Amino acid sequence: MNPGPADGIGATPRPSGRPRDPVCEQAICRATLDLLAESGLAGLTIEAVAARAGVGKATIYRRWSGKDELLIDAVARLTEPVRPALRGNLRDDLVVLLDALSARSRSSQAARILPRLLGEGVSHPEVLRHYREQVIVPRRKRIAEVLRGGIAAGELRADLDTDIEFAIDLLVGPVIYRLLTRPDEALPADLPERLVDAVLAGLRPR
Amino acid sequence: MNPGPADGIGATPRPSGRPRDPVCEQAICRATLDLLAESGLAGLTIEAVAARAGVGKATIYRRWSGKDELLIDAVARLTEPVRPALRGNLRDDLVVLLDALSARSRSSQAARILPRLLGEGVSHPEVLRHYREQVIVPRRKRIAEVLRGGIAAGELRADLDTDIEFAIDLLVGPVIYRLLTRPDEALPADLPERLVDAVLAGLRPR
DNA sequence: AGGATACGGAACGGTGCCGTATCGTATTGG
DNA sequence: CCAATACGATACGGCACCGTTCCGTATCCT
Repeated sequence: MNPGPADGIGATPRPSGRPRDPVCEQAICRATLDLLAESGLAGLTIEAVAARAGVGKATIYRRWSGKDELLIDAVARLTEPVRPALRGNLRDDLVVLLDALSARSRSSQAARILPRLLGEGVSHPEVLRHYREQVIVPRRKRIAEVLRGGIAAGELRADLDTDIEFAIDLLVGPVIYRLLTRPDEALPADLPERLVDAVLAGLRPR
Repeated sequence: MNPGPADGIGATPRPSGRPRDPVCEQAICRATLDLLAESGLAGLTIEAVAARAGVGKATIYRRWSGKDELLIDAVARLTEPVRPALRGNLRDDLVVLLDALSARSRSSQAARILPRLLGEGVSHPEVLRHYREQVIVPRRKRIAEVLRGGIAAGELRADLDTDIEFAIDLLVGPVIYRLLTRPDEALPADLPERLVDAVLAGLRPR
């Protein structure tokens, strides 16, 4: 921006020489996440990443200082692409959001990465933190909006407002928990629906 | 073989030589779980296990063929020691069981091992399977009993009987999910209580 | 054209762990 | 006492990955 003289104060003065290829970053991060999903941190070696990305190791070390930084950065680039359309109805909106969650979790990549990151979260909190900020929190925000709408409309208990996070855990927790502890069993297609209905109405007889 | 007269058919005939020290197995498995909790699978090396257990590597290889077998066996020896006393009341019993769950999860060892195993479950399902059978399933069985009691007493919807597992996920899921995704935040002491009440009564206004 | 930097690829020494073998010692049964 | 096996300790060759450095080539700016 401002290539001519009188360059701006903080403007980076474009170093001479061949510029870095942005395609590389992308290929490296993609390879990192692929390997993480496939074989976990054990299979996540710089050499494997370089090979899968079709890149020399030097190209990686030119950008990141080591495996940890690379992983954190790759995870940080995960973002939430799909924003399912809502219908304005509390119950149906929650079903839509939880449906999106289970659909995403059915995709092998996301389903495999989450458990790895949680496992790693014990000893490398930063990695989990970035994933939480980039992926988890945005999802939860949408659920929070729907829930607050429900409270405003009188469809939900008013005191829920005090702890929306708790209510979100109530909805999301069972899906993720099941996914993590019984990864071989497929999620039933009607799980979100039954979950939302159960949480809204409670388990006691009417 | 067959030292005494009229020896039993399948009786193992006590091999000659110095017998294996059962204390070793115990020390090795304990060291394995400790290391798994502390530094994950990355820190779980045979040499580290041997060092921590105060044992030669040969003593490990004499019993297990490698890291995978050792890990599976160590996890299989995890059992559920505490069985909290119930009070015969549906709501209170559920609170007691979920309280025990969160208390256990507060202990650093259990809290650290679970995420590691879930992460490993993606590529090594056997490890997770043994943990599930030894630790998770027994816990869930107790919850199932309480829930079935509630159904019989008419305190819970009768159609819940079709899918008790679903109801258990509803209760356990939020605790574990929160524990895994926000390991730095301590679990509120009243979480089990609020959780049980919310799940029983539902989120809608009365 | 020429300088500077990035690129893929290959090689390097260093390190940590593997699984095995071999010590000297200890503990069992015969 | 002797044979057999387990024990802790140590040493070994082999391998995979680390992080760095060097190629020859490609791509930018002046």
